[in-house]
Amino acid sequence: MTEKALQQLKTAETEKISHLDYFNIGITVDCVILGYEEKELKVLLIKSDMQEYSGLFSLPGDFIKPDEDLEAASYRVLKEKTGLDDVYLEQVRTFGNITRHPSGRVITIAYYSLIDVKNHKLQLDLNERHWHPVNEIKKLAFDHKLILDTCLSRLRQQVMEHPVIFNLLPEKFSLRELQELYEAILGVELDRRNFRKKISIKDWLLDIDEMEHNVPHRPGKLYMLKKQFRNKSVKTGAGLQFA
Amino acid sequence: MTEKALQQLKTAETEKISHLDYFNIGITVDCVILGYEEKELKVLLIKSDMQEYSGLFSLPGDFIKPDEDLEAASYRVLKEKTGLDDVYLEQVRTFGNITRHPSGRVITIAYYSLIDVKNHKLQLDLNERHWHPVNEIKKLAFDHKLILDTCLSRLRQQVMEHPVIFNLLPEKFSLRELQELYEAILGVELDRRNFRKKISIKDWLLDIDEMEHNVPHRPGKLYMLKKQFRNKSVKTGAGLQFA
DNA sequence: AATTAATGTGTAATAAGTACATATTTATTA
DNA sequence: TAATAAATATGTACTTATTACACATTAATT
Repeated sequence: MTEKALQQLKTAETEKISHLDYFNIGITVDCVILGYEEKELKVLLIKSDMQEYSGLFSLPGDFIKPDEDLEAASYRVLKEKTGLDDVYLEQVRTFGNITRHPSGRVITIAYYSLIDVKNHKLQLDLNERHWHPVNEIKKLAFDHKLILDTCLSRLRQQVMEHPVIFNLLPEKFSLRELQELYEAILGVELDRRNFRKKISIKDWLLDIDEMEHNVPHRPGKLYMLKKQFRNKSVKTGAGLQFA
Repeated sequence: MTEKALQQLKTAETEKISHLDYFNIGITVDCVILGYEEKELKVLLIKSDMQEYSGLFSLPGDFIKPDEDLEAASYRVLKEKTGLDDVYLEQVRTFGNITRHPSGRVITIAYYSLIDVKNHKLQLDLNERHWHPVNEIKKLAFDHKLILDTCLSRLRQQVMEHPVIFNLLPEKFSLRELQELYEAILGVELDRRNFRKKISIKDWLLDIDEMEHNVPHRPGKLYMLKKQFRNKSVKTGAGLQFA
């Protein structure tokens, strides 16, 4: 019962101990910021400066402010780390094991976002933050490896049903680029002809009658995602068939 | 950066104001406890005793204790409300809009669980808690209608790919009962022959060579879920096909 | 001008999904 | 006891989706 506890809380405002009982929990957001570069899916990591995890990398995150919505906190972290704000962002899961943070009880809400690396060259001047290929990551600070894996698993699900993958690509792209991105995310090789058939059935793409430039081979046609599919989040799940 | 804020926190242990800045957020779990009865999906609700929501029902929930895991808090609420502990339980989403709770900032982690109503007659002696058909629920206290809808949407997704639905049924059940349950959850009518074909392909069921009793018509065969599919949660999503 | 490396497209075979009808079994009723 | 009612149990043709697989075309490079 939320109400009962809140009553206790109100009387506890002055009683310090009881107040701390209920509120001695930190709550943060952690951001899995994903980009696509050189045919690899990459995640933005920062060096952990905690003694317990010296030398390890961790996901960017921060405490949520008492007057700040969850998404707002994620966007703030994202803005600080990348300078971007108009990006795909989605909540994945909340992690809160009592032992997950060495300094005390901290519950974290994990978000993942997809950004177009080429279109937004972020300043990586400080060697504080770097892109890391997700396939090469073996260990992270805290439970961040688990968080990363959970996000990747969610991404793989989303990618099959929703047009979210396009947030990782430039506005205009070739079918080859799109297929390579699917392959990078799903970790499988796809047949070019079947892939194109499946994509064309979904009717997501607009043929803009332009060609690739500066490729060392025959240029492919360029496409854009149709406007009605440009989403910055997927809240509700689409239904599957069971008739 | 989690670390920076934690440093601030440590020095803030004595400085009351700064401490409250970071920790003046309540964190709860809310439980969407679902059961199946009389061909309807039902949810366990309690009367809200907050003035702001007098007359409305709300989901059972409680504050998380500083030394308590998230799932443990959910199981505690579940145990209090139903007496059950060995049930299917899964995290769905965290809700934290700053205006969602009239008494202050409260972030809640929503879980849903599936229980077999017939096998576990809970004491509904107090008229504090009751089963409500989910289709008849128009309005709930707080943002609990949104939480309920989000859980139902997640349930509909899970049901298509994972054998979770069996947590709502007795150990032994007929194919008709199973089909009616799918129909109740998905809100559609299914063709009996196609349904049976699809279920048999999944190879989830064990024919136990027993028949229904006390039905006013020809009794059907009874089945059980095979042991290897009896799960109390689904953490990782299964991959779909895109070859 | 020849070569290379990619783009672009089609078809046959298999698997899955959908629509639909009849015989069988048990409980109930006359 | 026989007839009736209401459900179980099962199969087949049709459509759609998935998979496996090959050849002609185009532009850049040599």
